[in-house]
This record gives sequence, structure tokens and C-alpha cells, in this order.
Amino acid sequence: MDISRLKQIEDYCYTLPSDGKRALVKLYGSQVLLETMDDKVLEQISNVARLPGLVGAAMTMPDAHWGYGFPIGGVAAFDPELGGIISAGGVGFDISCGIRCLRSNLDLADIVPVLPRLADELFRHIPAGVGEEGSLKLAPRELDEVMLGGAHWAVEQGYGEADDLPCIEEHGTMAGAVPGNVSQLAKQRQRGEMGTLGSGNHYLEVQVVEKIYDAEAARAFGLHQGQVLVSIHCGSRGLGHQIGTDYLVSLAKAAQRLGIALPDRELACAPINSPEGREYIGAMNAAVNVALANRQILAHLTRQVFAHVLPASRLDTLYDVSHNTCKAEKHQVEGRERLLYVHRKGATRAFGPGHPAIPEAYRAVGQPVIIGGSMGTGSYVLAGIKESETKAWSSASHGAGRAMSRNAALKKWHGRELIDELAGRGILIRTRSMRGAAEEAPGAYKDVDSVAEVTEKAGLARRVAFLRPKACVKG
DNA sequence: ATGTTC
Repeated sequence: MDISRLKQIEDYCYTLPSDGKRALVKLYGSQVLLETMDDKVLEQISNVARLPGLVGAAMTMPDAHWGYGFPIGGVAAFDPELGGIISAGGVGFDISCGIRCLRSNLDLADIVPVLPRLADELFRHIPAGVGEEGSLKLAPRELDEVMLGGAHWAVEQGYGEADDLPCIEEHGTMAGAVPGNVSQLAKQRQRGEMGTLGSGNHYLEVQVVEKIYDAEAARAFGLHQGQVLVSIHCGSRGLGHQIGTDYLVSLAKAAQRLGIALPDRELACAPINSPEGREYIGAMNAAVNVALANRQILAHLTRQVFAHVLPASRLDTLYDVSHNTCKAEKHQVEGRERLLYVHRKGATRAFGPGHPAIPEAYRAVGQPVIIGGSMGTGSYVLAGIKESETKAWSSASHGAGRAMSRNAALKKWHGRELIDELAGRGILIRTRSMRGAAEEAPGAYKDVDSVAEVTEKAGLARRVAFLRPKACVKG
């Protein structure tokens, strides 16, 4: 990106001032991250700033990259009372894609002797890959229950523990889901896909806490150096994708009917207070619950594998965060509390200390924020901070963020060589897809260390721990 | 992300 058009307003924040046709655009990042960022990010977030009812600035996080309509790493809040809109492209096709992080009672030395077997067993028992189905086959009525109950439904069915629920965003169940707004095709696609990882950048990773940045927050999160963690990155699979596809059409028609000028047809949207907008929100919330249930089932499968390979192990939920959502939240705007619909696409909610939505055990230090790194590099646990509320509606980065397209990565790397090289560095990858491995080459992503550092320096969240991968199941 | 090209 050519940053000469931008004006630096803070150490790690640049703006494209309004031209009268759109609201303010704010890009959080370092000079290096922004210079290497795709031009499309600026174009896309400028388009978002032209949508009706936007409050404050349209923003991008330090890990932003080109997405469908909205950039991935985009944050934008809309006020329904000002004609504010909801956009399927602002949520993302993988609705409620997110990360479940489990902390164990094991240290690195406990897993080293069994690591290859652990990786093999996880690969065998965690369904992963395109179209891969799990052992569950749900009848339509059962799927309706999943869409209403989320992780609660999964716990009731015997997947995982009730203790997991307080440490899941929305305590495991998203309110406002309307299964009737979800098409038969979306439901049909999901029937066999509960408890599956999916493909692309989704993964299940065994990690070790390598560095602690903030001792107090680490203590509150139950983290210590050398500790083994498991992170599960996945979303709402075929159902979420089909809802995105279905509502793109319906929202585009609504925009046309209501005369909303779309700077890009990929920004199809409708007012929050319109029949189409409301209908999408009901369907989206149903997909959020499917994702929460999916990660709950996968956590259960992970525990079963650990219990088999390492019988003395225990895995507790540290936190479960979504990074593809639009949520109705109360925020202070010019001294007045307003209900805003905050789109976070490839961005994590990051409430600061004291927020009532944070689990009690963590409330004093802030919401756990998880930045999932690329295959083989590393991930970060951060904590939400007060400052982020005024800067970015309490949002932070979600991952390393792609630096290169999948096609470009395919030309540059070979899956087999990459996996062998990682194995040489003590990181075991298990996947059915060599093509997928090449697309996910660590070199195709931004430097996750800079993303985490800049996220902290920009005042979006503060670093708590760095996690080094040891074994990874890829879709 | 995705029954990997509407």
C-alpha cells in the first residue's frame, strides 16, 4: 500500500480523511505492515466508510488483508436508528469462525516422548478437510436445536463439560438465532459436518507457552511457561457458507429496493431495521451457535484423544472467541450510550477489564484475545484493554493475516517439502492435502510477532503469552 | 472460508 496518501494520527494509526462522500477511515498498523499490505485493503475499507449509518471510523486491524467486500481485519459499527446496515460480506462467509483455546495440566516434557503418536491420533479422530464428515448425522429437528443452543446443546449431548460454558463468548449460546431463516440447503450441507474442522486456514494445534509477557494476566488465565495448550481454529462449515451465499442475494435485492448506493456489489447490505436485515441477523446468529457447538464437539474429541495417549491429562477451556461476527453492543458515542451493530470480520472482540461480558475469573485483567498464527510460526494470547474501547469499539487482530494469495503461495512452495522442513524443526504437521499445506505456507502470512507487537503498541490489546506450535492437524 | 469455479 502506498501510505503517502495517508496521514499518521498516532504512532500506530493512519487515516484517510473524509472526502465528504464517506466517513473517516482508520488503519491500525506499523509503517512496515501497512506498506506491505495490499492496496485493496484501503480501497475496500474506504468503500465501507460510504455505507449508511456508520458510526465513527471504518477501521482495519494490523493483520488486515483483501477479503470479499469488507477487508479481513475490518471493523465497522452501524447505528440502526441512523439507518445503519448489516452486510453479509462484513461478517464473512465463515460465520463465527473462531478459536477455542484449551489449557492443559501438562508441560512440554510430558508430551515430547509421545508427540508423533499424539499427532497421529489427533489426525485420526478429528475429521478435517474439504467436505469431510464427522460421526454425527443430525436430523433436521436436531440441527434446529444446535442453531438455538450452541455449545449448551453440545454439552447436553455429552460433548465436553458444563465448566466450559462460562469461558465461551456469549457463555456458549448466542441469543437471537432464528433457525427458520436458514435455508434447507444450508441445513442439508451441515447435517454431517458437526464436529469437523474444515479446510483452508483451519487447524487444531498442540502448543507450548514459550514466553510470558504479563505475569498477572497469565496467572488469571491459568497460564505458565512450558505449559501445553491446544487451540482449535474453525467455524460454521457448510451451513455458515451457505447462509452467506443465500443472503448475499437477498441483501443485494434489499439494497436495490431501498436505493442504497453500493460502492462495490460485494458490499450487499440492508438496513438493520429492515425485513431482510432482520432475517439475515436471525440466520447469522443461528450460524454462530453452530460454530460454538462445533468447537465444543471438537474440544471433546481432543480430550478423548489426550485421555487415551496421556491418561493423566486434563484440558480446560481458557476461552473461545469468534472473529467473524456482527454483534449488537452498547458503546459510548460522544458521551451517550448507543446500541451499535459492530461488524468484526477477521477481528476479535477485545473487552477491557471490568466488562460484564468477561468471565468472572478474568474480569480484572480483561477478555482473553487469541491471535492464531500461521502453520508452524506461533500464536499469541492477549488481554483486552480499556483503551481499545475508544480506539476500535474494543476490537483487536485475529491472526497473522495473509500476505500472499493462495495461488501465489502454490507457485512458490511445495506442501511435502514444507512439512518435512517443519518436522526438522520439531513441528509435526498432519494433513490430507499437500495443496492446502502449500497454500498455508508460513511465508504466505505476515509476521505474527509484528502483528501482536503492533496490536499492543496501537493500544488494541496487550500481549500475555507467546505459544510455540508442536503438532498441527490441518484441514 | 467453500460439496475449493456464480
